[in-house]
Amino acid sequence: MMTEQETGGHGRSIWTRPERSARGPSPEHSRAEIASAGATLADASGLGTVTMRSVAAAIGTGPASLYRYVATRDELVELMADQVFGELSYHEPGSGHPVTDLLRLAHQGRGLYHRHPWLLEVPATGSLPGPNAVAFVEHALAAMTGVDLTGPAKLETIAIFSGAVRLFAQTEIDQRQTGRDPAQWQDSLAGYLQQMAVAGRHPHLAAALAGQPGGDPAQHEPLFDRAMTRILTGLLPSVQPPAPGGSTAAHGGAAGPPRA
Amino acid sequence: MMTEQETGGHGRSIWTRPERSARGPSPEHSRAEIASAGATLADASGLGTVTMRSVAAAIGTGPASLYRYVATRDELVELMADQVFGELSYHEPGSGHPVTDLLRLAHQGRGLYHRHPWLLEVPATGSLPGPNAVAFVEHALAAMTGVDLTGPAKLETIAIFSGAVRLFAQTEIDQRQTGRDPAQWQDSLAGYLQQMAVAGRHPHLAAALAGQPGGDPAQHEPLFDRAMTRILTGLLPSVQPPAPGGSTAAHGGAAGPPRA
DNA sequence: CAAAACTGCGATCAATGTTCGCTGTATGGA
DNA sequence: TCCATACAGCGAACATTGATCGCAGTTTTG
Repeated sequence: MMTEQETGGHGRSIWTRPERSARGPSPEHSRAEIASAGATLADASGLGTVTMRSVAAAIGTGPASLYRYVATRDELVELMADQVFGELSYHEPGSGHPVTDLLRLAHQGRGLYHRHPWLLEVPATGSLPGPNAVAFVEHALAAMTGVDLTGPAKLETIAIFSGAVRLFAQTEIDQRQTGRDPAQWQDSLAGYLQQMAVAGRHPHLAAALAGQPGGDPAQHEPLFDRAMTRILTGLLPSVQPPAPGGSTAAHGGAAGPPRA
Repeated sequence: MMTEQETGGHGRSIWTRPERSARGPSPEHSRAEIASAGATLADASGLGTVTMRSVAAAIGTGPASLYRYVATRDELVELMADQVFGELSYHEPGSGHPVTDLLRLAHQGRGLYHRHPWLLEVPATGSLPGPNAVAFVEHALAAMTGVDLTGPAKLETIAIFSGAVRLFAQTEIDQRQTGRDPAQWQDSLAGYLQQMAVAGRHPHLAAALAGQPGGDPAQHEPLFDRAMTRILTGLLPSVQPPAPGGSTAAHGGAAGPPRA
């Protein structure tokens, strides 16, 4: 007979399956250890190098042994993702203004993506969220206290909000990390677009590329704050934008006034 | 000696490499044929079933032959993606209002994702955009005529706009297509969250789940329009939201006023 | 007409996710 | 106490996949 780990109805996800049962010898490793090993590998050389063999080697065992802790490689990646979600901290007080507090959460998430770019390769949905992802949702809901939305509507808003954070992070990271040489990639793309503009009858593209060249480096901080605030203000009904400067103090960003 | 296909400086991307050279026999297939075969396979049974072998078999040849048209599997996927981007049509006149016209583009993109869900698995960035993707950018720029942004700022806005479209599509598709049984997945997730809420001290989550149950089916149309309009209005400086109803007429969405 | 450059492709390689089956070990019930 | 049960560790192996090599046939160039 097959093992009876589906007690209760569904043991599909790793989050609904017990880490170990009472019987048998105590395991020499743990989900957390495996997740850490995988995350370390991914931080160092990308998600592509996180194979069953490499992770197994990192904890000093063989590939087959990993399947005592994880049903599939995708589950391993789920573990890794939720593990780094645990780096998020919610210790700051909370201003009471939804946009301000959600923007603070957005900065937390953005930092996470910058620290672990491989997170962008992990599908954000399609499986159950892990404990730390749920904790993030909980704090986002806390920030939305008093907002005039139903429960499900709030959850939907959080999904869009999280996606927007991910989206901005992706834009930033792709812009400065794809390929290898930052400037070279930028130039390569610009040259290619220029060529497409003239060869393909794209007047608006040509015009857009004719203006002053690319963006200033590391000028993302104000852009992120401004766009995110606008999106949040648009997403939440009947809230006014907060007084500027209140939420960017934590990371020393000098948010000057936008130039013309 | 190696082949000299890097004439000019860079032949990295498939979009900067000629499809074929003058010498040699004329190929029996083409990039377009391969892309079509791959897209058909992906539409039918997912991107995962698009392997070199399956695509090769679909056009009646062996795996090795594909490498005469494509340098790597990723390039094949790039070809597929840009091919379906060609389904976008820009024949409608254009109202002159940026938000209205961009919302129309958003609907086009949304339809594309719904028709080809595997597009969500294709990385949106990291390589050069294909001709049809560039055409989309061109039309988005056309819609932004008169908006007070620099060229690069417009391009950045389009990146965020496109990401938002993708994000909404992903949210919708994940909600109704993951696993297999729609209601079962919804219930599974709800039950899991409920359990997490009580077990993990998550009062706000519990409260959010205590309200009226999930969303109405296919009620996404107004939500998409509303949220997208808000985001666009937030992203574009100094533009007023358009008169409602102007852009949703094409697909019969009855955009009623938001309820309490 | 010969050299060059290309196409088609069978055979094959290396890497990877995953499974099998065996041995050893701890637990629960009789 | 004792044994059936269920689990842990893991070497060996399998199936699939992306990609390469080298050869034979074909077309263009000079």
